[in-house]
Amino acid sequence: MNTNPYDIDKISNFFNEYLMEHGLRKTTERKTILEHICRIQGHFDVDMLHERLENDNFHVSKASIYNTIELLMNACLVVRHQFSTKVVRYELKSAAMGHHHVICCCCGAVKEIRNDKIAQFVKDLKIAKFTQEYYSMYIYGMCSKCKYRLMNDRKARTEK
Amino acid sequence: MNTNPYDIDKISNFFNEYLMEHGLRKTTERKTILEHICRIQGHFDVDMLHERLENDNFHVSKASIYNTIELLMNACLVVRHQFSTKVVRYELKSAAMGHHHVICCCCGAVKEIRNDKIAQFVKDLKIAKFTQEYYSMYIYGMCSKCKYRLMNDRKARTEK
DNA sequence: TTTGTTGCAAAACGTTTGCAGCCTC
DNA sequence: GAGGCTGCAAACGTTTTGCAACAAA
Repeated sequence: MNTNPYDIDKISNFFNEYLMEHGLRKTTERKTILEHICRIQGHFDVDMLHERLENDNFHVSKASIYNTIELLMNACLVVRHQFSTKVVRYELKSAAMGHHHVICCCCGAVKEIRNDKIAQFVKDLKIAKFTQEYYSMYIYGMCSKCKYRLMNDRKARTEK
Repeated sequence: MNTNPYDIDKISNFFNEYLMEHGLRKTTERKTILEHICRIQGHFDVDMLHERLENDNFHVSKASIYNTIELLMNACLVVRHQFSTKVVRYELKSAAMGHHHVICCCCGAVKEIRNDKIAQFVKDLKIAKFTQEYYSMYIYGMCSKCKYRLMNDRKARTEK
């Protein structure tokens, strides 16, 4: 039974409930930002989200986008990935749960892999004094392109 | 057979080899920074490392610390953890391999847990066109303190 | 001697803040 | 109507950069 991780109605309903329960206000900005996030269907960053909203003729300040993303992270609806010093990406939690990230230390390339067995392991973990919501796993190493390039570099240096 | 993850000699030797193989120079700064990292035995950040070096009467600029850390990450000797927007911590890879991180979304508290079963499983994963070096796993959720606090907040609002 | 590395200070960048005005409740 | 939320611009803090001086190979 695979449910759609980008289901706008379901996610919006959850968010509305969260806002109500926490005594926070339901604003047009919050609603619209979340809807756009659902439509992106994948990783996004603040600039990209801002651009899309503007293109859709919806003006919001970046400050509000930052505020809303923070709120969504507290509500465990959005996950933040910091792939390197300068690369930050966000993602809907419901979408993030299905995959792990494989990152090349050399070129920074990121790819996604699925592994349901690990997901199950983690889900079943009992952690003292802690209620888990989700997890992120990042596997670092070297992609075959970089490995090949480095090998050639080394060879060139030795022959010099 | 548990080997010491902070073994200065072993780590320094590996680093020297790495420098040589990549045509980079062995400088006093690089050597000293790595030695201090080994002595810290745990998470560290740039400020903390800089402070320790100064206290030890070894003057290095922060720029050089950043450079060296970047180099050590490329050499897969050091791992970077970004626990939240403003909290960055580094750690020796050899030390990081033994544990996972559990992070409270609410207060940002970080604790470490071990799980050898998951570690072994990930290590044995075969990923196409990729050579894995290490992985990081972050489990997010809510610690019991925050859960309790939120519960009381909610109750207070309802009773108001 | 060559050229990679360092220190310093200035710049860059993403993110946060303060405050007046607006809009939800 | 009260006060939470927004937009704007200025402030912030970490990381990066450019360049002259230095030192490893």
